[in-house]
Amino acid sequence: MNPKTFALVDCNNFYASCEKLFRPDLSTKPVVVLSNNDGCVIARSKEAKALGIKMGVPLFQIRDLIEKHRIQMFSSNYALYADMSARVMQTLEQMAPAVEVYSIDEAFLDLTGIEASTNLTEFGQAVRQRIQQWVGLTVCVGIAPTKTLAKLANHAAKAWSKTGGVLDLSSQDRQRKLMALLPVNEVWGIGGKLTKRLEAMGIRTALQLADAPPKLIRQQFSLMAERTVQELNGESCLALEDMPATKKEIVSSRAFGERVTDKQQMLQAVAEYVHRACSKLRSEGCQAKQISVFIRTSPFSDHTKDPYYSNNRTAELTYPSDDTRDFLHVANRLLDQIWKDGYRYAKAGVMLSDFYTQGVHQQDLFASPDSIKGNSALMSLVDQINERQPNALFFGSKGTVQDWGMKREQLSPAYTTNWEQLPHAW
DNA sequence: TCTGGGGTCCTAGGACCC
DNA sequence: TCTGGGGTCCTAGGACCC
Repeated sequence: MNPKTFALVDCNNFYASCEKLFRPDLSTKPVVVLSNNDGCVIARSKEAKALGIKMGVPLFQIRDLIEKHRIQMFSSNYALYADMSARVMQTLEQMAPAVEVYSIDEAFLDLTGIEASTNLTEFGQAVRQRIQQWVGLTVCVGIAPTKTLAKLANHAAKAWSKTGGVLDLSSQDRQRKLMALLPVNEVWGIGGKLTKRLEAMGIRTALQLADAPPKLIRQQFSLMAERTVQELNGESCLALEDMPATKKEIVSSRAFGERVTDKQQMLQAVAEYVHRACSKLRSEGCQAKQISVFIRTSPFSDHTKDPYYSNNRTAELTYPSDDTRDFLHVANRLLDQIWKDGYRYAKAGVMLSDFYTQGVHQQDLFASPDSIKGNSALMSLVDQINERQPNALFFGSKGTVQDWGMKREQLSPAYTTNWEQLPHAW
């Protein structure tokens, strides 16, 4: 097979950098971004990392550190991050023949063939400079013959500043030198559980994993683990996926700002999640046939005082739909089935699945005309209005006073997308 | 007191069929 | 007494990702 060339471009400290971009006064200060509900840390600036703040740590555990070092906190502001992400991706699309947007802050590029006419490191530097100049964010670039190695190269480009933020890992010699230095859990696809089991077999570094027999890894672990070994050896198993995959499920869920003990409030919350999930469904141009609802108390509290309960239930519609009202009705019934009085609920959510492309589903002979044409005109009007002014229109069941809603006490203004913070704009 | 949200893929095991 | 074997589909759960 012909050798491939991939690059992984990843923004440095993405959420924290987005916040800093609009607060030049904080450019050298420690900044953290908090999860929904201001619950835990999900992004840290370089300075915050240096202070020892770990990814995912609950906010209440680091209050002292925050105070002592005057760390600036922000509630997560996804409208801002999504907008900045789109600017980065647009820039990449102008520079590379094929781009796979892998997550909000990283993308794979297929650079196969360009090395004939272009120095790969220089290309990486050009990407870095242009994004810095056009968007104001710093990225690192890792280049290698497989996606898994490109991930490792990117990791190294971030970790070692002498790389200048770009590492070309085309040569096998350099691949092996780097892998010898990296613990196996740094490898893409090797998480906590696998790391433990690999270590028990004496495999501690990425290089030791690369040198393990693929068949043994397949037999002891899984197909995915075997592919990882092959990718570490320069054999490309994972292709660039430049067409966005069609979703297979849509989840809407939130931890509550305050515990919910009242069924009426829970009904409102679930209605809100149904509403959000169905909006997403329509924006994907899909219909769904299955819905499930889940509720749970906190898994972290002392269960002798605050007993644990978690449950979920799934139901199927007769026909696929994208109409919020169809799902609301079923969701209420599902909640009835799993609700138990006397618990302090911490979180709930809704999942839609079993998707059909609009118009493709085979209707049965006895379907009423109503169920076929649905009420798409009404639903798309609701979406259009809500796009201009979020939450302008909603269904009565979700209530108007939301005690359970999110805490977002440190929210930054919507610098680039002004709707949410301008209540009278519309 | 206080611990995110949204996804994907793989696998084992059961149901079902011939 | 002794109760097949293999294929497919579906689902729940595990593991991983950012």
